[in-house]
Amino acid sequence: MINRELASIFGQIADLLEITGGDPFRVSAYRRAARTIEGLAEDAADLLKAGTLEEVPGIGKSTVEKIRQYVAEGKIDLHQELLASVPKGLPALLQIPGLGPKKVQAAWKKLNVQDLEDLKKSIASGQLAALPGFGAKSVDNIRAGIEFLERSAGRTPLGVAWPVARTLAEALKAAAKVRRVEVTGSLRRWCETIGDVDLLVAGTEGSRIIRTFTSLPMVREVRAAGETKGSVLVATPEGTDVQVDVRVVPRESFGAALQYFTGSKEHNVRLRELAIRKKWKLNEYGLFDGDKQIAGEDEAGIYRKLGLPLIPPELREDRGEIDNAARLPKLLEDGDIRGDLHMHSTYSDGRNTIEEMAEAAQALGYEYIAICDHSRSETIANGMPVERLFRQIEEIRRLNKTLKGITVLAGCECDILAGGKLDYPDDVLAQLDLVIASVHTGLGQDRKTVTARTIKAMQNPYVAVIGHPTGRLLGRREAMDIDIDAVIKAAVETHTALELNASWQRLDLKDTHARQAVEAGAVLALGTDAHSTEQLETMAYGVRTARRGWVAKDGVLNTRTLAALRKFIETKRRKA
DNA sequence: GCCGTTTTCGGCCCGACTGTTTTCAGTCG
Repeated sequence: MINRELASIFGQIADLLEITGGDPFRVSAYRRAARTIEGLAEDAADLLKAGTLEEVPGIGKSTVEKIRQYVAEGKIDLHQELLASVPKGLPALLQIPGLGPKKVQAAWKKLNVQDLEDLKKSIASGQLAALPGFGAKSVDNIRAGIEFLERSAGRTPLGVAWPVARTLAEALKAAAKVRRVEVTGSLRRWCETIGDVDLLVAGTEGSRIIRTFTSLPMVREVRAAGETKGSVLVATPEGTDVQVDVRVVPRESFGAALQYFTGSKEHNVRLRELAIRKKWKLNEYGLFDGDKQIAGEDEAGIYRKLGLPLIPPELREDRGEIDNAARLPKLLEDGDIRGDLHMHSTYSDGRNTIEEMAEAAQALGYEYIAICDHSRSETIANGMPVERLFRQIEEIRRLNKTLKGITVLAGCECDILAGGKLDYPDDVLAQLDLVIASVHTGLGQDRKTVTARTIKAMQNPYVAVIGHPTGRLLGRREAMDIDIDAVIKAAVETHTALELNASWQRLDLKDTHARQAVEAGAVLALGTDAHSTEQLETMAYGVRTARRGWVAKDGVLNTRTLAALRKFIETKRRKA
């Protein structure tokens, strides 16, 4: 799959063109192409071969030709030329809040700033502030932007941002005495990481509400405070900072603002184009026919007027949700999940006993859970030797006799060893109700090796699920270089489910892979990988990620009854 | 660079805030 490489190149072309003062519309055309390619379910090289690449919206003749060159030569001329004409460290400066292409260009052309170090020096020497268009305050902002970037290391994981957002929304509601505060932005779309937290308040006294917001005790720094808009920094429990933006809008515009600030930007552009075609105007205050507001009090009304059903926030990524609005799947919901298929106990590295996990799961309304502790090679995580595994199986069988209303499945998270061999022999695996096979070591092996290893594990009749298939840790570790197309194909052929690990550090498979898997006919297994009772609640992150992948209830193994789940596992074992 | 109920040229989403400016450019979302 070359999509990720292509997306990165087209994104770089956009940045480089912007710095060199290229046509802004051309810049956004490249940005759109990058995003589109990244979201493609199929390999761009395959579409190219099939001759259908140009049919993809946002991909035109010129982009197709560039992709053709990349496939043939591994490079794109325009990209190479731009790279040669712009200092290497310059594009990264665009990430600094307060610093855009125009200012980067000025610093480069007038002061020969080539990278972050040069930029810092030009700030310290006062040279930057002396440039036309710059001043003491804008340079202060740039300095603060650099510090913010260095402190926050970019984006905030979903699981860190949601608790912060909820706390702030509640605090603001109480302090400002307002009725409605909603979380919007990428957080409402449940993106795996977010750039900032966006809150929306219904009210009329904008400056009072913004003042109240910027004086909340958890606010570390105020970056902007106007009549309707405020922006602050808040410390997260992880020790990073996250930016929180608040907008205040009148009640009659609340739906329009909710729609607008939920985004994504690309989705909104598409909606506005629909509005323009009908000779209307859409903005954060409503949908307007001339001066007359024809929708905007609620979100659904806007979509309805534009001839669309209310598109769930998780789908608003311009990945086909508008063109296919009439045929959207009925997305998976929290309540569809009947059990959690991946959790640990004190038998390996979990904090709670099997019984405690079962009780906590029952309180969440589950009908079954699978205890999947680590296998023997995983010594660092207190992996279980065979004898301990057998003791655990016995305890689970005993426990099931006394538990009412919930069934505990005896499972394990069995390591896939270097050659694709499993960490327990088949006669041991045969004793278990559910086997998840996961790669925990050798994640840096080459593509062919990691792919073959995973596929070999799938061919084992006892392996029902492949755990966290790509091995990524968000913000900390890249995914393995695994051939996901081949893994999905093998999953379908071998009747093996692919995990969607709901832990917010993993979210693996990710949204687009989940979509690709389900469209290919594979089944997903949602599991929290909980190491404590509290972590069982992170299932929501998995469900939302599945929704982002257009996944319906029937694409998920653990929406099925216990009997149907057992049958899925048995079918594969019998085939062998 | 993309696209077409303005259809092969000439548009391309829209508004708030800030700072450096005397009316607006740059940045951001």
